Amino acid sequence: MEVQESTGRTQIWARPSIPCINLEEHSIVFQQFEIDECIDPHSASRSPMIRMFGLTEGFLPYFYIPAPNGFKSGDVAEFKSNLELVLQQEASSGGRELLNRVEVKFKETIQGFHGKQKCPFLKLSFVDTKTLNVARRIIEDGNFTFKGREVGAITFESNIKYVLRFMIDCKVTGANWIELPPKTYRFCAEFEKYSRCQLEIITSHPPEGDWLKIAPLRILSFDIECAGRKGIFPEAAQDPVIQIANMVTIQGEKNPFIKNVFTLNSCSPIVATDVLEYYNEGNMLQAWCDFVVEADPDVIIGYNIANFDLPYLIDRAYHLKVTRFPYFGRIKGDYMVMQRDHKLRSYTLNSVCAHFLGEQKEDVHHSIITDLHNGNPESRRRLAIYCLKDAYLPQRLMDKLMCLINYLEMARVTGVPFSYLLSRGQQIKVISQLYRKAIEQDFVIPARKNVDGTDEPFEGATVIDPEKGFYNVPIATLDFSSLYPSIMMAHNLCYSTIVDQREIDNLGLKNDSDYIVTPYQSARFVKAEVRKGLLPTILEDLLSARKKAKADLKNETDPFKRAVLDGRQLALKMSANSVYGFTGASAGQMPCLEISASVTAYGRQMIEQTKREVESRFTIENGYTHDAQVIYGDTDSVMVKFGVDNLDDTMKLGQEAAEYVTGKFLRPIKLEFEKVYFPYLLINKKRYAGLYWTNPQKWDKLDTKGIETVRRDNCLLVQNVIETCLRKVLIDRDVSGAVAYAKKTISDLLQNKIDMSQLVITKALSKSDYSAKQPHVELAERMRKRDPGSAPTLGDRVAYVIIKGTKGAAAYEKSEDPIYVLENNIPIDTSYYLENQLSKPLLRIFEPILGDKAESLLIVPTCLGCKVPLTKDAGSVVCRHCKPKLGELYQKQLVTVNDFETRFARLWTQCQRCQGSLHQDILCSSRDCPIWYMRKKAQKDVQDASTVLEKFNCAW
DNA sequence: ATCCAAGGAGGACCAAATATTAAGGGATGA
DNA sequence: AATGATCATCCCTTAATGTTTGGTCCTCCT
Repeated sequence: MEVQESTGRTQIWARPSIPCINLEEHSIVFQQFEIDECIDPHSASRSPMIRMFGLTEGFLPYFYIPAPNGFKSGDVAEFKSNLELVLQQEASSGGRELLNRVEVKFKETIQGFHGKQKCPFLKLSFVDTKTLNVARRIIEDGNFTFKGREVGAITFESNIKYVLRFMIDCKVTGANWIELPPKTYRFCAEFEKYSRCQLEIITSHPPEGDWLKIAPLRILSFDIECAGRKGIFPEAAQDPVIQIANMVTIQGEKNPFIKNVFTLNSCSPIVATDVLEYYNEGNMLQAWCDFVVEADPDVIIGYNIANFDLPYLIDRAYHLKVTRFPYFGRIKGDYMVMQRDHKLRSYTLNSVCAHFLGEQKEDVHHSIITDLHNGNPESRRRLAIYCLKDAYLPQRLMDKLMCLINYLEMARVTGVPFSYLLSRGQQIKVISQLYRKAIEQDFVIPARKNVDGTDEPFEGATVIDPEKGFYNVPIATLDFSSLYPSIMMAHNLCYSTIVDQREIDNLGLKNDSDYIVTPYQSARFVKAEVRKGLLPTILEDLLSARKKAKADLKNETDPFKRAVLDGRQLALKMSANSVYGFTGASAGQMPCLEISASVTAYGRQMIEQTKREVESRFTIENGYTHDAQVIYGDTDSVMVKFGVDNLDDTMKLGQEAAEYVTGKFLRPIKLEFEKVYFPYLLINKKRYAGLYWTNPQKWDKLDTKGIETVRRDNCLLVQNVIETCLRKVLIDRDVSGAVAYAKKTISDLLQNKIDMSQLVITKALSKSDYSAKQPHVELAERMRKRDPGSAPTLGDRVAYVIIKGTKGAAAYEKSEDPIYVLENNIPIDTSYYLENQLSKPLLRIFEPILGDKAESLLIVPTCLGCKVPLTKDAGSVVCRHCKPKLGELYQKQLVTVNDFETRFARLWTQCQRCQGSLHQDILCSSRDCPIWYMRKKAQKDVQDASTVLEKFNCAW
């Protein structure tokens, strides 16, 4: 759906598939779903166009500059012609007017509090965005003077995208509904499916009430297969596209209503699928393009399509000279492209991710694709089925994670176009909200000139030193809800409330009653009674919306709607938190250390104060049964050991403490009692596990933080062993069972009984230029040499196992591709897995429970004959195979013991000789004497060897 | 040309610096 | 009696090996 304006008429391009379209007699109501800017391809003037509403005269790009000193309204004309002249010189536009308008507006900068004084600003409107940028540069570089004086150097609101500018000014938010009243639009002749409408009579409905609904969006999911040459990544210039599988689904419906596959060459039929055979690649691409136009999807999704499939298709079409294909290029621009990007990956939590990766593994290896294609209709059918599956998976993934709806909610909440959520970062959302609030109060926002690399990081949050250990009493957890947002609200922190000493003196402001001083370098902010900040207002809106979403969630029973509401409240929470991040992003658009560093400074104070308050109030002296102790805390939470041994009382105390501490802070800062851990295993900062209780009857879950079970850079074996051990210890309270399980696993590992899938380690290949050698980096490099087509690329996770190598070889030399290892029967370095993967995590969790005895965990009985680890057969010292040699081994051991004894005796005598008496015990413990060490070692050798010998005696 | 939320923290590895031990070779003296 | 050859021993250097430390990288926590 698009609107375009040229010569005063606004043209709306609406989709015919939208319901309630009934030509000019009726309203058109539609959900605007994509909005961007481009050059109108159909007008000779190359005017800029917004695809949702296009504007040339009705809405022009503009920015503000402070009016020069002594500027009078009569100076406008002169100013305009002067600036126009400079622009003309710069642009050589052939005389076309570039500066459309200059107006005086009374505004106030958002940066700093200056006594609510509105000052004159010049609003400069340009004919296009390119000119705007030229003008911005000239003014910011100080190259424009008016009446002999340099103008500006600083510009306002010049760095916001045209599209967003338009949406903000017209109060259009992302994915809301737009209404065109009857008889205000007409259809465009050359493209019948599009219509025209005057801008002024468009109604934008805020996403409330009825307008919360979601249009029945069409989603096209597709995947292509290319016939690459052996070992070479397919290149569009040479390698043909051989199949394109497509599915079109209506959002919310279970099954696709179109399911087809375009194949090059014949292909056997597939159930419930249209198989469209082509014998010429160009024809196929053309037909596919026509199909996309016909299907007219709102959303196109696929695995990595934005980075591979789409560019490949366009490239390929260009090389095949498919003349009508460029049309697709235009279409493509009209849709948002959802890519399977990292954001989505972070949504896919460990289990979901593993689940889907598991399915993805069935992907045909690229080297086989060409063979299947060159086979017969049957083999091509097999390929088509894989291709269809690849098209289907993203669809299911999206349904499962409900990203579409979550994103929709996010677009509506923050007011940015839908596609920004995929292609842009967090900042744009805050900017959008900031501008929307600013415009209501005649604030203007300064544009940062050039990102000066002042990358000075500021101090972050405090992490209380943990009292490590295993707690067999309930531990209560108290959290500040939305800590950073509530600090900003409580202290009215905003760009518009910062005030410096000069201004304080000027305006006669009084400390504490008019302004406050924060713990960060004495930054000062005026209080809300003087002026309420924009950021606190934005945060209040977000958090009250979240409160509402959470309340609705409580009353909602339908699982689908519940998920939507949950997605919304999460989106709102995320948005609220990113406001703080926005002020702290030193390379961002509006960093403000006074705000961000004050926020963290307050946070640090608060966590310390909370600890003090709790520990000083909940004491025996004050009538409680125990002295409470804060055993850990990170950023916005404290873990309290009240000392009582039952859940009921702990929860009551937790509740009481939360209320008590909340009373010590400004509204809306609130400390909440959230949960109790019992038992609780605190391993280190940011590493703990515990059984999670919210009611005293039944525990909710096993919660683990930062431990190997939740980390993706460990192999599954480690994850599983740790997870199982934790379950046994924390849930079943069966320590010896956990120990036995760990021992059994180690034994299995050393006997090569562990499935290799359990040993695969994955690490992200995050950059191209590593200084330190690492297993996954080196392997990726080796794989690239072996087969560039399948080697991991930047951003991929590299999977590897550690194989046996020469003694002392570094881990990065022993990493290998798991598939390669399987195919070539390469032995795994099991001792690496024991020593480098399993041992440390195991020791970490058992150490607080078993103390020094934890060490023994890793010692596994081995056969005295062949060193094979023994299973739990109690008492035995040799494996089955060595049983016949038992006597021989015993003899050998006996000799060993004797040798050691002789050696020890010799050293012993030597020491006796040294002290001059052969009849007395040796007292000497001289650390300078080499004999002493040797004697000690010999003594230990004798003991060890004797112990082994003992075992034989037992086994007999 | 366009874009970018933060810091704190643990832990695995690698690599360099250092410390220790073992081995080798030359000087010395018997 | 003086010289030379041989050998054990010492000391030093070198190589190998073990340990600490600093930095990079990944991932997770809030």
